[in-house]
Amino acid sequence: MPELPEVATYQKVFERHAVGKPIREVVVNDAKILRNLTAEQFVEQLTGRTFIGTYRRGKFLFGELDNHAYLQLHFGMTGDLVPYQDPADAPRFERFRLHFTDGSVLGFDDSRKFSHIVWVDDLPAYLLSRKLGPDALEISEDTFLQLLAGRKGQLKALLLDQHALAGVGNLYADEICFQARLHPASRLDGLSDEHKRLIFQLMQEILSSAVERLAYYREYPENWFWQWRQLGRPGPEGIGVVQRATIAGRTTYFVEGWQVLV
DNA sequence: TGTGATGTTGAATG
DNA sequence: GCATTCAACATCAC
Repeated sequence: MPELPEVATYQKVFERHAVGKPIREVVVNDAKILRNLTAEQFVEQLTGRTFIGTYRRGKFLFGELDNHAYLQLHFGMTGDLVPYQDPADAPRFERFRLHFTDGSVLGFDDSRKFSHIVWVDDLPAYLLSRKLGPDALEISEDTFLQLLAGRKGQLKALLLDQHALAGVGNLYADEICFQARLHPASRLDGLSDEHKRLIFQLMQEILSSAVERLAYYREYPENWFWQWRQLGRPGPEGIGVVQRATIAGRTTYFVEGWQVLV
């Protein structure tokens, strides 16, 4: 689930269900996803503190604490935030949970344990050291064009490269390529300026629409590709059959012919 | 029962 | 340094 629109939605959940509420108790069920602190340290650092805000860059969400340290939440492939009150509603793969003084609970669910929870003392320094690119919804068209200049790799590889551009994942990369009618293996050095501007524009449109709809796929526009994104399906309006290939190291779906290889 | 999965990293190769 | 490929991480769902 968690690409930029999903994480932007988790940010809203976090703002609503965690920010401003003193933490009464912290329970760790599985410390595997805690990257730079032990379960004991995690509990000790958070108990009694209050989150006062959030920051998001790409797929990385940070909760700011009242001592101005940050807690990084990266959701991996299957991470999720689940607010609840009744213990019976705890998510199945809850790795830790925060109890607030008002009695509410926020659980962190993650079946595959690819999430990364990191304690961050100095956020700007941390972001620099991680070499995270600009957020895909914040980047300007000019900066985006500069990013592409001089690059020779594949279009999809760029979209997925979090050091170049933070936020686009496998699903939305395929969506952008489909709507731009460009084959995901197209070479960046073969793209015209018009192509590049089109990619930028579609990226903004797709991501912001998805954010507006809270990453709730069933409310996405009918002509979006995700619902055809399956091997062998007839694409929309008979444009061709959906194919599957490994591109930029990831399973990629596209419609040959409809999406031009540049 | 095997296969694939919305992510990231680090190593190896060219 | 750049581009690319691959394995690893850990587990679930179909």
